[in-house]
Amino acid sequence: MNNVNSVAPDDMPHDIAPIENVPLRVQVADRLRTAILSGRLKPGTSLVETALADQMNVSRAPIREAIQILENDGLVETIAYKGKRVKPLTAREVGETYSLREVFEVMAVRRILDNGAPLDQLRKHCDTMTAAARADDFEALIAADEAFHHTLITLADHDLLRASWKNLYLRIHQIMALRNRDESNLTEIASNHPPIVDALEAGDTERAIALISEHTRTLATFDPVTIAQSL
Amino acid sequence: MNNVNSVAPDDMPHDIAPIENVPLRVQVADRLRTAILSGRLKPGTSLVETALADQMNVSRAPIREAIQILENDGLVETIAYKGKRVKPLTAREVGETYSLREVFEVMAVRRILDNGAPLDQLRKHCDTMTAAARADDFEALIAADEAFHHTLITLADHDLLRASWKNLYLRIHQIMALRNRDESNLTEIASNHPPIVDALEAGDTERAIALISEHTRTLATFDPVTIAQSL
DNA sequence: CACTTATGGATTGTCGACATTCCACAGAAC
DNA sequence: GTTCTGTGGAATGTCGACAATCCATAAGTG
Repeated sequence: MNNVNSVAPDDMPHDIAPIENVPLRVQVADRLRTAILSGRLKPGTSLVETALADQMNVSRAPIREAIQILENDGLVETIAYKGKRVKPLTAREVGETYSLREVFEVMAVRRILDNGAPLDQLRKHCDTMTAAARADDFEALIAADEAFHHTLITLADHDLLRASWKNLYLRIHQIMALRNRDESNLTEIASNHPPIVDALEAGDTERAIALISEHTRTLATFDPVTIAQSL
Repeated sequence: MNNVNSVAPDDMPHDIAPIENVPLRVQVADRLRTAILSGRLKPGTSLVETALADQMNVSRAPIREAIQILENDGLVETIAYKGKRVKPLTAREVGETYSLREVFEVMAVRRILDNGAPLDQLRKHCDTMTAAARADDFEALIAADEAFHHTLITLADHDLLRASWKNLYLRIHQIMALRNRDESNLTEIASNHPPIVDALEAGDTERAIALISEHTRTLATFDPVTIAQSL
């Protein structure tokens, strides 16, 4: 617990709000997940059960189960009898995350074209993004972007795909939180989406796939140094 | 515990062997997983913590954690304050499992063609399958088939893909265990694989993808009634 | 000085007991 | 007969304590 890399009390609120009917493990998991995805808990940070239990005023049992939930999410790893820590992010893993995401979204596009899902929601998210880009509102743009892709996946009407994508997107959240945001060109990101919807509307399979593919790959461009530093 | 659908003592060995250095939760999880994947624990069976703890002579804590591991594997679902049960298998879920697997394997084929991985292991597994088909040895054929696909995924050199595929394959194990095996044509399954390796060797992307795609889809043919009965 | 061997502290692993919640069933009221 | 209410049992949820394990550090030995 004297480790510099251990949980910093200031970054972690000290009490669990008395919400009813929600298991403590879920509340703890949600809080820890938020901390990890926001970048407050950096990769490599060790999660000590007793320390977390003291901080949050709960016993170790819910803490253990919460950490296990995060392990399932792929955000935490356990080393037996040694400790649990926020999973380090390697450049390779970042690349793999985005390439898998690309495959997922291409699959979604294929299915949407097959089952003729309505596209108006996607259009709406495009408009929101454009507006956010014009207002230079990074947070709003990111939110709209996620809404767009979430809708895309949902329209594919494939529960397993959606679950897998959601899990993958957790890591993307984390990566984005650790990235340097200054390099992002808001207008460019926003302008990437409408053509995708256009291609979907036109039923142009090849073009839709090529566009979503390229878009995902563009997002994957990252600064490995940034990631490495976050260890 | 008077439920007809609860854990049957005869199907579940009563004691955990005293293996050293392996956490009880892992041993319990492995045993339960095996039971589920083999079909001994059928979908819908409720998993009562206290009953399992008594049967295996351990406390409830490792049982809870083991069940949570299986939940992460997607084999078990929890209903708060009500119980945990082996996740029911719907026809839709079976279909989704195979369609996602198809996407994974296509991705693997693409990557193998890109990075020029050696194909001799795949050839070897093909030979094993052919031999098994000739000997009418179902178990050996299934094992070789899994080895083939596992190798295919591993050659793609993508950790996240392999992890996702492995998780998905758990469900395929379960499905196969619940299926009626008589309908399978051993020779046909075995003969499907060599052409895939041929296409890979020839560097024919389109043909390789088409073949692996069709192969996966063939495997997806199942009898919904069989699945439904298993509830 | 190099190398092995204890030993103590920190952390996870496991346990049994108690608290909380839900569900099914019985009984009362209409 | 139907509906509401409450009560008991069964299951999960949470807790605090103890056991097992590992690692770092220090003591001992050649």
